[in-house]
Amino acid sequence: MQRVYYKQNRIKQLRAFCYAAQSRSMSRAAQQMFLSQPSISLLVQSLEKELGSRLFERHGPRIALTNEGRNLLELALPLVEGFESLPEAFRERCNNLVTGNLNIAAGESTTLYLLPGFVNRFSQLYPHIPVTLHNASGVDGLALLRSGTADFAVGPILQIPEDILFTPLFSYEPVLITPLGHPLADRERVTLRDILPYPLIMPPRQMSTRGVIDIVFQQHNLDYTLKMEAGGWEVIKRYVEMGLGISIVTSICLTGGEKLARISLRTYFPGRSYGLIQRRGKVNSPAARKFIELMGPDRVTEAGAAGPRGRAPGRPRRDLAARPRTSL
DNA sequence: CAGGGATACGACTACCTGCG
DNA sequence: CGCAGGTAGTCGTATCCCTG
Repeated sequence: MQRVYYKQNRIKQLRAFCYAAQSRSMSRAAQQMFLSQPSISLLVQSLEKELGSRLFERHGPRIALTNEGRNLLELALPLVEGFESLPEAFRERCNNLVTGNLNIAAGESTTLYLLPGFVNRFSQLYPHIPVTLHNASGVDGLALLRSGTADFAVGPILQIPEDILFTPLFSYEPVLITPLGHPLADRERVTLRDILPYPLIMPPRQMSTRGVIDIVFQQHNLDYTLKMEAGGWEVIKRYVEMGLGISIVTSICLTGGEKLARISLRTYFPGRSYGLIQRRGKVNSPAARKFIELMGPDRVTEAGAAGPRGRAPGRPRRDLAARPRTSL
């Protein structure tokens, strides 16, 4: 008769299952749990046997979650993460102290313009907690989130996958920037046609912002003059300040210290929402919860149960949109 | 053929039970 | 109560087997 393994060791079964599901490999799950591959295989099999469901489809060396497996992962992941963060949560409750470390995934503009104030405040409040900013946006940022390397991500998001929760926090508007004294500098409003006589300094073509600008001009059957391409908002602002051209940027990069005139182009270009990007159902570490609290005091709830929006002081405008907007 | 999951089997350990 | 033997659970190694 076949032996029944791992009786009454549900959390171990679930850890093995979650690690295997996340890494799509029993061997890697074994490394994470400091066990051998057969042990993980047996743990998963015992779980399948007890639940009476196949959790993985096995194709030789490849494993993939079944529908039942995906359902179980949604249920099990918060339990496993909650179990693993128990010591930190316990210390926090006993001593009212936040411990651990904080990993945030964010793109360059978010790291440069949006996060510094929050990171500074966090470091003052919790100087003993090391903060790591992972320079990763888009799919790279999501990968860090899914692997658990990042506690959460901050930034805009183009399409929101099913397993991801996006909470918009700040919105930024498209802005025309010109050197001081430029013929357009004193205008309250400008049309796309007004821009045409002046050459533009633009981000490279692969940047999403550039794509949007090109599309909008095309939609109006207009052709702008390209003066130069430059990577990075700081570089573009510098060259506009020098009088080499004008540019269209997202207001996130304007800190107020620039010697530039700025005119809103909201009429023509979409705004951009920056917000909190979390994995659905993830239990945040105490440190992550505290940072999210700083970004929006009413957002301390776990992913999947975000509360109502508030308004915070400071330069970035709180996003007033009720629904997550797919930004461009 | 290589990589990786599945299986067989044995070692180790904890716990239970019976006996002195 | 303490010890010895039995039993069950866990995990490792070796090896098989399947798929790309």
